[in-house]
Amino acid sequence: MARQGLTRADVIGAAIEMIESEGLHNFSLRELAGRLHIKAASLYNHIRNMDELYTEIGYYVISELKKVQLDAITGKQRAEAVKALADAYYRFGKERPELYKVILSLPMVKNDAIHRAGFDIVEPIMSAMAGYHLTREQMMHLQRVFRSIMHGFISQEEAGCFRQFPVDVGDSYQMAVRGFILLLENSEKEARG
Amino acid sequence: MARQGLTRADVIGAAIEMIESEGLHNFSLRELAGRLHIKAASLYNHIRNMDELYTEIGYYVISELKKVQLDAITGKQRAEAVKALADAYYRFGKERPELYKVILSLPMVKNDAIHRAGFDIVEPIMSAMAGYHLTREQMMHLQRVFRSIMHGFISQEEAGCFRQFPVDVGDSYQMAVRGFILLLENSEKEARG
DNA sequence: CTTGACAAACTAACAGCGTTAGTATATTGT
DNA sequence: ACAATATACTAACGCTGTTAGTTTGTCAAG
Repeated sequence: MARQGLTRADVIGAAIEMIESEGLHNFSLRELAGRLHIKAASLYNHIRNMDELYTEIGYYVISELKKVQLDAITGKQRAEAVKALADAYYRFGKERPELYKVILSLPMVKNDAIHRAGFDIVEPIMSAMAGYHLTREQMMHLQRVFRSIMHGFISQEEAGCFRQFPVDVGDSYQMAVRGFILLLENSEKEARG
Repeated sequence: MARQGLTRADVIGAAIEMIESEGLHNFSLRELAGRLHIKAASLYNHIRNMDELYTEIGYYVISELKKVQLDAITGKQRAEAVKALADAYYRFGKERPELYKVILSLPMVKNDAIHRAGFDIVEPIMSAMAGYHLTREQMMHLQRVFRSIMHGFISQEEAGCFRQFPVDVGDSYQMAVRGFILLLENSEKEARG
């Protein structure tokens, strides 16, 4: 048949669409092929295997996340920048939960390129903290703390782990961000003193 | 055949063992059956299906986690108690990473009992914070923040997301815990004032 | 002590999965 | 126009969880 027009980008795009609509754990190559009106085996003309496809999707997710984060912090400083960064991260996780899950399953792949992509995730965080007077080492640690808070919150809320109490989850989120900003200010004092 | 002696508890125990040694994503009912010297279909005399087995394992993990946490905080107050709690949580996640992963895949099951088990996770955290003068509502929020930090840190470190910089991960962890204690102290001031 | 009932094992099969090998065909470049 | 390439196909393999139907060992009641 060899119908022209079906590109590697089409396959990846359809996979992203399917993951978002059907959920990551309902994703399958056979249904993906069906959506593209080809057989599952034909997918292998465009991708090496499922791992590679996930990796490719991971690139997309990371680049999208970086985009919204950089967009959020431009023109902002210190606490305002950090809050905007966190909000963008949080919104992304809530609006595209299935796609967000792909990120965590990524680094297991021994692809070095994906390692480099990791820096894309870190960069906006470092930029947002730039207004604070911190050592480079402090920033490396704080970047990890920020990601821990954000990822932990998003994934647990998504998994339904926050339904035990009747208090508003949004308020809990605000408190989490406030905690990080307190840590930033405290670290700044330590760096100065 | 009907050889006596193989109980439901044996099946769950062997499953836990297999998950810890082979990894959660390498777990399969057929190999589990092999370890018990029976065929895969025979497992269904002891468990309803895989979901139920996961749920059962989830109970075990949560009870183990609660155990080490309560053990860690007994006789301690305030920051010392919180640090000990976090350390116990962290150690559990690092020492039994595959088992730890089961927790997150749990609440998706609509089992109400698992919801109740969620309180087992919360209880030690509430106890550790008891020394602080906080409102009940503050504690409900702070409990979520604590779990976010801990889970986020553990799962990202485990996934290899913290390899980007050469700074010590243990130091990052210490900073994360310090951040939470700062938030506790700050919340306390707000509650008093 | 035998017999009936129950629990726990078995075999065989199904539908789904990712993946590979080998084959046909439509488009593209010479 | 023809050869080469890219893209599709079919068929199959081994894996997965799961179900149906059957055999068999054990334990309790008559």
